[in-house]
Amino acid sequence: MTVTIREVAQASGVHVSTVSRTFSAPHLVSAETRGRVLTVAGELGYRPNRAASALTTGRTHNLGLMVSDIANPFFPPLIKAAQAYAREREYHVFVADTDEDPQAEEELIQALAKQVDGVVLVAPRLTNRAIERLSLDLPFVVVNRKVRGLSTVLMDIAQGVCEAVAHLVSLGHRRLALLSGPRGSWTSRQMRTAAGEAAARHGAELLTLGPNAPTEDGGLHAAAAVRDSGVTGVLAYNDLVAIGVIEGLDALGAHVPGDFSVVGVDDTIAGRLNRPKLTTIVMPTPAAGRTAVDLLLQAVDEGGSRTAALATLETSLVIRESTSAAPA
Amino acid sequence: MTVTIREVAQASGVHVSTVSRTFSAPHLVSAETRGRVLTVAGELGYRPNRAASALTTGRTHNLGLMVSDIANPFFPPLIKAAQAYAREREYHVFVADTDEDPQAEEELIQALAKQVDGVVLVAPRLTNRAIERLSLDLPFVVVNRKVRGLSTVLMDIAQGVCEAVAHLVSLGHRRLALLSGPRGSWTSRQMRTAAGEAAARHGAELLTLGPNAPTEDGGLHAAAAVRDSGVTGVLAYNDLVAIGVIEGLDALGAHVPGDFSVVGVDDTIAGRLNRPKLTTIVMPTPAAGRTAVDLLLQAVDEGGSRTAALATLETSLVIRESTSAAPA
DNA sequence: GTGAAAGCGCTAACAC
DNA sequence: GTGTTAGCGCTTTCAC
Repeated sequence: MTVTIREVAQASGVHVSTVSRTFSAPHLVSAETRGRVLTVAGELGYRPNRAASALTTGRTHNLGLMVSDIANPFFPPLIKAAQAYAREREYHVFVADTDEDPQAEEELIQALAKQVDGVVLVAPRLTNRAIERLSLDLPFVVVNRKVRGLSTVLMDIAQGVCEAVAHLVSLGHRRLALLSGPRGSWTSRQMRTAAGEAAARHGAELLTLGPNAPTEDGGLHAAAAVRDSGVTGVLAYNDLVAIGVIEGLDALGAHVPGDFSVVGVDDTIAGRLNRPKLTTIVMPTPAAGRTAVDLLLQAVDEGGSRTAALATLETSLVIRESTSAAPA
Repeated sequence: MTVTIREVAQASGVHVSTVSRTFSAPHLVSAETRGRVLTVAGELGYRPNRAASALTTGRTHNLGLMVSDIANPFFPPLIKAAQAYAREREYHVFVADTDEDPQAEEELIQALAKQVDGVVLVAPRLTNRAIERLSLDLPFVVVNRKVRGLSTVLMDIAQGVCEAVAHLVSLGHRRLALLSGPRGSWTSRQMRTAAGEAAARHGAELLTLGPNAPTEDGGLHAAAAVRDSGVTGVLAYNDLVAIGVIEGLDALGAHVPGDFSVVGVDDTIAGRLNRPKLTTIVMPTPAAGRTAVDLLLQAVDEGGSRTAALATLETSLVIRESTSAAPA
């Protein structure tokens, strides 16, 4: 039922290897034969079996993409862009959801290893040690985390955080709170450092409240602490936390942006659709997806010669409705 | 560098076929040998190569999942559930984003065909003809659309639509608008039929406005038409359209739920986080993802004996803040 | 219960 | 430019 190279060979009166070449190295075949083989293949509906050729070439033309939670609106634009870009380069992608579980992450990588030429790890939860060990067998590109020896795509949150702090200070906010992310989050640490420096530079006071779950609930739970802390400006770990804290504040009778100004991070669809529309730090997720695939394919083509590249993507603040002048 | 069955065989002093059996048919191997092979395999870090075994068994242990737009918040919960469920059954999933393009859809199916044991088509844009033709080569399960001869998972939108209409009527709305979806959308047709019947039953008037793009913009653009139509209750094609129309109405100086009541569909994260929180029809997307994988795996196991199953999942209305009593 | 051998669909030297 | 041959990692008869 499935058409193989052999039947195409027979039907077009050439040897299998010639058919193979017409597809994998067309320039080695005379224009005439190539034409004939191609038409016959077309008529028969022949499609090369990538898995079979992977067996000999070692190239599967597949990529893996590991994310911690597909349902988190941060990821879909990244996945979509990575996938579309991979397809342009004739690659397909396995998407795996690790559910924030390091062990699941490792298992999935192991399971996928033989079926992909490389994998993109987005904000992995695995230890550096584990990643380095696994990377002996398989090219990795890491997004939003730094692992020695591996190609990396970083969204430079520091940039956006500086703008956010400057923005809040310019609106008259002198006491700020940072709602940090989950313990162990690389991005959260980056934010904290950047926010600390920026606050110092602007002579503002910075309080860190957390850790918080990276969800609406996380923000909801932090609302009381924010209200009681004496700050007027808030920088949340991400849009979801921002939305949650706004809602929580609201339930406590405090309003955004009237009483508190809140800045999110990610520029997710949820933040754009929220009321008030979120002032937020834009993460260039589609670009990150494309860049990651690009670097990965480079690493795949180079084979072992491992030049770890580093791509840094700019982030920036977009001002919408959740920030305004500090209350008198 | 990569450990094969052969090295395990050598190291444990048995033939390759015995090693093969220990993994694929353990009961055919004596407990003793099995134990030895297993430990040796463990020490060597051997992992079976699925792609290679697929060549002989015809089972790849991979599934395809085609969606029209990963970035649409309707899909991620479905993808997540499908993926998690597949993994429990030792399957991995290729996620493909067709970008609403029937041709891309067909190409992706063709390209994936050899690498998967079957594919889940969520709300495909392909013609029935094309799907039927493709299904000759590969098991399909279709979600939210009916294709003759194929296993199907339907979310019974009619149920939810009835509740929505009843809810609006009970609030005093007598003139309702249905904001339809894209031309050719199966779900949109279902909604229209169900809404028509429900409206008739309740003696309400129903207007259909559309087609609309299934996005916030789609809703935004429909706002003026809604305002001018004389209706007070609106049932939108999905949450995004609902959010868009609310925003558009707001820009025109009309408020929700004060002047208009709006009901969405899907119960996406965007709707839950929106202000006002959306009254919406809950689509059981995680269940749909699991069920689809379940039916697909059944079809795969049965081989050709194609018993097209039909799973119908209930939908229901969840009442939140975007609906209230009709204006006097 | 285990070994021998053929073959899945394809590619890659190597001849000619 | 094309055919021959061997083999990728694994499974599966068929013997023994």
